[in-house]
Amino acid sequence: MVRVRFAPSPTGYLHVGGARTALFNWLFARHSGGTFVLRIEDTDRERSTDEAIEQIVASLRWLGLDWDEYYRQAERHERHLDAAESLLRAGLVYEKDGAWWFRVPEAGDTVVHDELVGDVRFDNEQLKDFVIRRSDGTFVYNFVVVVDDVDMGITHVIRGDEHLNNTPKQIRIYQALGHPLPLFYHLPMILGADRGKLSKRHGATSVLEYRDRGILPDALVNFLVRLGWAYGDEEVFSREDLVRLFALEGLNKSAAVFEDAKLLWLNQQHMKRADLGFLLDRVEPLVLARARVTPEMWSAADRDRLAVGAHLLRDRAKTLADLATTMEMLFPLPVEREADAAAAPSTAERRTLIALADAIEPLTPGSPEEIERAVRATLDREGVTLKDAAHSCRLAVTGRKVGPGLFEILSAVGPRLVAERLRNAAEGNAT
RNA sequence: GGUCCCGUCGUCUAGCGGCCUAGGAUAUCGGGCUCUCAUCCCGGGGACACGGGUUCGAAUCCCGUCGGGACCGCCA
Repeated sequence: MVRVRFAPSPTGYLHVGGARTALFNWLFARHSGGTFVLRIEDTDRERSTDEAIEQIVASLRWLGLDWDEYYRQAERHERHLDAAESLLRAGLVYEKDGAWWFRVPEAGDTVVHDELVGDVRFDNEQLKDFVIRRSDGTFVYNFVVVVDDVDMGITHVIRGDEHLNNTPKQIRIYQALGHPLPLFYHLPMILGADRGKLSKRHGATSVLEYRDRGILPDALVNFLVRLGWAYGDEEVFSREDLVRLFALEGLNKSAAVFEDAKLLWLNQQHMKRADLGFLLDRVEPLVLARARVTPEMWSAADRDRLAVGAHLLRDRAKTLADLATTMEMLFPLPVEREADAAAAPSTAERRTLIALADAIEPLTPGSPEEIERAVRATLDREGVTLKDAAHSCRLAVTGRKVGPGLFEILSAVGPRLVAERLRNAAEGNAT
């Protein structure tokens, strides 16, 4: 039975590196029908905060990584003490300066059998004796991590490779506790664009920042899993695909650079595939956050019309934030023209806009075909080609120089609002 | 400094001794479609860090060099 864990220390927000570690553990557990444990490593009272725990939990929830068991290490002090005392009684631990020290034999070496990087040999002289219990009575990481992994029956330890050098120490503790070793997998790091440690100056590192930028959780998951894992030539994976296909054997052992470009592309792919209702629910808070569309306006809008609009607009959006911005054109708000859009329409253009407004206003909503017929007939009558009229018409109705097909977007905005905006543009009004 | 890990197009990767004049994706450039942009389709340029071995044959195995990173705490 597979039992794995993600064990963050609550000293800050969940960054994308930690998220990927959590993801690999979760995928492996779900793929194999095993158990995924979330264990908060809050033994460092000085630096651990409840706020950080809340952030980590919120991040994992948003990513859709659900856990089967939850522990807080600080609550397991009695158990840690029991284990330490048993080692003390056995003479494997001694006390010095108020701290408890774990004895490591000076001769020989300790080999870490890592499933990813292979056998790594450490000379015991490098290990030396180390503290497992501080003089203030609290326990240190290298000790509690083993006690907890043993107690929780962890079968596969999948973690960042910054822990590889700690592993021989932990192996000595497993042995002292008389417990067989789990399988170890030390994952390579995620790097910034300069191949240095990923940090703030490389851009967003917090999972929640990606949520706020309008990235879909499935897209971030897809992106993170591809940093170190591949399945042939496939690039776009749904969550279900990943659970079905994921295998630890496919994991890479070299570090990967985190680059936004492909994440954005993947996000677009996931947005294109998303259910429209799901997409609307996700984009709603971002639209409302912009504070132009009010909650009343959102709920008053016809949901089918919004869905059609979102469908048209999403092909041009890399993120939900992009989509939220352009979706404002579907609401009864003043049209906001792009900064570099053309100046006021010419006299001939005004004439055409008015004619189009007259033709479109009485139409029934929801029929792009009907609008197309009306627009084409009007333009024929005015002696204007579609090519010439489309730009000023689109600009008048959407405020943008580019966008979805003219008839589709006119239909999605709706005849009455279209007519109003065409007339406003013809009159040179701001609204 | 010591110990350890890693090294294929700018980036993510496929490759696990012959299928590789190295494949895919992204980014970039060019073309097509079109009312615009995007999507989409077609095409271009772009990599096995370097040097030695082993082998009939190496991106793949071994050694060295160089480069990058991690850890060396009574932090996790």
